[in-house]
Amino acid sequence: MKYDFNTIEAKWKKSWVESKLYKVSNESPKPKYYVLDMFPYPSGAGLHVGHPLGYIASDIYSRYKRQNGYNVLHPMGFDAFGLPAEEYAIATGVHPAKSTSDNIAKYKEQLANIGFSFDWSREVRTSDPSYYKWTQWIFSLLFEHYFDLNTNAAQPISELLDLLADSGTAKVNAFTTNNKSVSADEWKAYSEKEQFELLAHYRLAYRKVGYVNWCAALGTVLANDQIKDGFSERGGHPVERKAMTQWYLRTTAYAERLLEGLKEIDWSSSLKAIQQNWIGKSKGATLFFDVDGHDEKVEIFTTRADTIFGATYMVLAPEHPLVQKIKSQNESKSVADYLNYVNTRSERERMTEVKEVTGVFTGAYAIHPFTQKRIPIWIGEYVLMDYGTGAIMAVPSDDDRDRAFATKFGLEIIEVVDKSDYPDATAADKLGVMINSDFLNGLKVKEAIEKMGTEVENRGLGKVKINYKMRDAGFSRQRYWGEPFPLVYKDGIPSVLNLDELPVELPHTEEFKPTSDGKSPLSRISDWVELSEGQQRETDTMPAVAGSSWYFLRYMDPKNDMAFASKEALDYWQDVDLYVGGSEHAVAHLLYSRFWHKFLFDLGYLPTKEPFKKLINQGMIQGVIEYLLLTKGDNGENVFISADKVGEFPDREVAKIPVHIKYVSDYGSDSSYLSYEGIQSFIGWRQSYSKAEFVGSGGTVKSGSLLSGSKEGFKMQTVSEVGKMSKRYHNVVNPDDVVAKYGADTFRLYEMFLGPIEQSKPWDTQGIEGVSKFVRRLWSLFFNDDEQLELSTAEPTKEELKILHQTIKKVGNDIEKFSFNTAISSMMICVNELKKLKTNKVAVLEPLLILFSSFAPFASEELWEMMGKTSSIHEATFPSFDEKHMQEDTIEYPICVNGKKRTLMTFPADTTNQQMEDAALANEDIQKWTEGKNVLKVIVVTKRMINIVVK
RNA sequence: GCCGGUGUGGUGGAAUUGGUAGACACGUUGGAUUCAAAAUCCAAUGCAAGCAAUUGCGUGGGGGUUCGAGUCCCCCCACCGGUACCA
Repeated sequence: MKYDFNTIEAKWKKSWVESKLYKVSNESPKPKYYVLDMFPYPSGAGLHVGHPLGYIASDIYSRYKRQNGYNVLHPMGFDAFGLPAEEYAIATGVHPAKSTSDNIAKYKEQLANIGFSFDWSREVRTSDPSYYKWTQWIFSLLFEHYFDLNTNAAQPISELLDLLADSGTAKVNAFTTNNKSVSADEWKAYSEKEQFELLAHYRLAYRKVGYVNWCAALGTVLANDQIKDGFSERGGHPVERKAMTQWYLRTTAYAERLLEGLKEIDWSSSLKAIQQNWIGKSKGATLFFDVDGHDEKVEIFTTRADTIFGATYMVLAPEHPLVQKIKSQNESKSVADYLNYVNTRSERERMTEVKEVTGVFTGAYAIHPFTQKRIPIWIGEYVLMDYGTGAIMAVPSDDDRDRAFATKFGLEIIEVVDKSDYPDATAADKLGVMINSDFLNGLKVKEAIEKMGTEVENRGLGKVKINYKMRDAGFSRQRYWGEPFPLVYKDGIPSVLNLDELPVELPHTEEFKPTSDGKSPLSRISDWVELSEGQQRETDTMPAVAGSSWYFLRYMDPKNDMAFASKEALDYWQDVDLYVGGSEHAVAHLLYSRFWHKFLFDLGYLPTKEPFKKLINQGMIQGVIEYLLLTKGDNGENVFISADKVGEFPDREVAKIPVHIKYVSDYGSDSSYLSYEGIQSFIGWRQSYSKAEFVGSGGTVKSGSLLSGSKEGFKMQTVSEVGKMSKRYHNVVNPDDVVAKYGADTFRLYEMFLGPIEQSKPWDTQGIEGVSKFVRRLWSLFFNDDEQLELSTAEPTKEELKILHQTIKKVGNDIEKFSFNTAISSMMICVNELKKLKTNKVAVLEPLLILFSSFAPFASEELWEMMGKTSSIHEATFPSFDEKHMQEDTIEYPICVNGKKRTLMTFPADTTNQQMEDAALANEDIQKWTEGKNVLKVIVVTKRMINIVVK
């Protein structure tokens, strides 16, 4: 029988659905294993060949784990809220709910074609009210909790209220932005609004005025990672800083635990490094400087308190609240001018013109806490309001930026660290000996930092403090297609709704455009916003990270209406054992998920501290972008030049025009070109070039017809470049097309055979024939020359057992290591070997087929059935290997002289080292090299090699 | 700048963790089969010299450790990713 993948795949796709083969139970005596893929955002473009890479890897692993006796949870769902669906709605009028569900249907079909073992009965969609009910509920919990530093965990706000009523802030030890102390009496005397405002400094979900990245074109606030070089990642629109009242999550409260947790999880070092950098922990001190003639103090943060004797001036961030209070009359105008200037500068300008120093003197002076000298207070753009305290002591001698600033404005520089022993050291190296520094003189920098820390605390000038770069996560978006907030306002004070009032459903509307005043489209639906008794709803929605921060928990118990997941389900599945996804989520998604997880852990809902035990970043499959080269003729007309002919037009300016890859012959190879027919398709696609001239090799085409040469010989060479696979470059390869041509099994094997899973690589189909050949060769082992199934029940030979057991061992080990390309190569070796031996024995082919089944679920299932099996191969047990079959009778040794291989000798496996040494020395080929020299040493490494050292 | 990673034939990539560099596959060349093609099968294929046996060179570059280095150490280069007036 011929290998007819179309029929086989259609048959089993249907059969597996009917038999519910991949349905997973929460009750099983087997050990659990949870394999998770990062769920996709269902975009209109559908899947391209890059998406399934990680899914195939995790699917192979899931199947392998099942065959090894685990109860494997391997679910899939959709991250269905987000900007693109809304942008699409604005452009076309198609409601996001519709386009999203259409896209999901398309994705599911594409995924089914590839033969994944997802349990679709557990599918989740973040835009589904039964799902976001719980997203809203978790948000309400965040609102109702604060971070207690005594327990180092989240605690209910009610406990904080008790403390405040009992003794004010005195006994509160919380992670907070509140820095004023309040007595119990004061607290009780507070109005409702005042109380609310104080509590906002404690809550894990709170509202504050913050500087946000406002994108006017998109009409929404963007997170830092949605911005590239000052422009929005989507659409490339300008982004500016704007003060807005927004919801925030107090992720900074968990900074230390997020950092600590990294130690116990198995993630790549680069991913951990990215998160570490993002959290950005640094140890230093906060210090107070009195302002001369004012009742104010300036608080600064520094990691180099040791250099304080070199502090010759101070700098405040332009937004710093003290600026208005301390500026002198004389400088009032120049300060105002400077602040105006700063406000007009966009985020982008601030980023690109980093090297330019700007600033202005406030006219005020601070008192140096050690020398009591008066030092000037300046304002400078280079000091950021939201890092540290928004103010610095400037030490021009040991900080490059301070030095540049001091030089430009002629401020004093005092050297305080003698670095003459370390000429190449930078300030960051913290090397050298203290000078001009009173009681620190003679100390090494690191000692001085320690000493200064204690000194500052003893004198009551400040505190040793840990600081983090990480900021609280902005959690408001002024968009329609997201989760509404589960709260109502009364007199401007929000309160969260109870669980029985959830979900707050997203109301239907056909008006998606953001309003010009920065409010969400929801604000237009007044009968939804305005509630009885003067209450209003929040009209912002949550960002896309909300739904994806906990979806992996919902899969454990997706239909539960009483809880986000039952305690039993959570206790059984615990956490994700293996998470596979792209590194583009290295910060946002993975950090917020860890934050939510830790929070829910604190509340006792979860049994584990970390959500994802092991994580693998699959590489990106890049596309090849094909360009035609365009230049202008003498009269300004369009002339395309074949890439190999560019040399003939040395003086012309050449532009690259991307060509849809479906018109390109030999796509992806160096010799890719457009044929005569390709040109016809191209000008049909790009009408504006229909009159253009195409100077190809073997002929010229103008206005679509041949001027010279022949249709057959005509070639326009294209320029190929590796880049993103994207609609924009017209180079998206749809997996459906590959599956249709080669079958899903070959597609799966090929993506895995391409190279290590973590590596990025351009898509090319050059090697796919080899993999396709492998599948057919394996298939042919089961059939005789007349294409009839013919299997033997004879005992396998020693040789057959050897290759089989070697392969079982290698494939098992490689899957454990996620080295799928080498697992496939060892199966290829096995099939080639068995083909040579003309093996058709059941005892060999049956275990081989099980190895193969994780990679190629369709063909293996079909052959399995043909072998007379009644249950699925995907429920079979992974074979075990026995070393005894793998032992060699004889071993081939390379014989080296001074480390260079000179010959090969074969010895029986039981030959002693001495016997081998003697034989090697007696070998003719070796004697040529040892003749006339002294043999100093002979090294025999059993089963490896023999090295003879001569001189 | 800082942090992380990568660098091996014409190409994708292997290398038991210090022990035969280039497995497996693509491509190329030659051959078989065929009226012919596709498919299939066989052989060769790191580079250089040589008819050949063989010899020399060879894992980004330079140095080192070792009987032996793609693998370990030091210095440098290139590329990719992250991040940045972070005090």
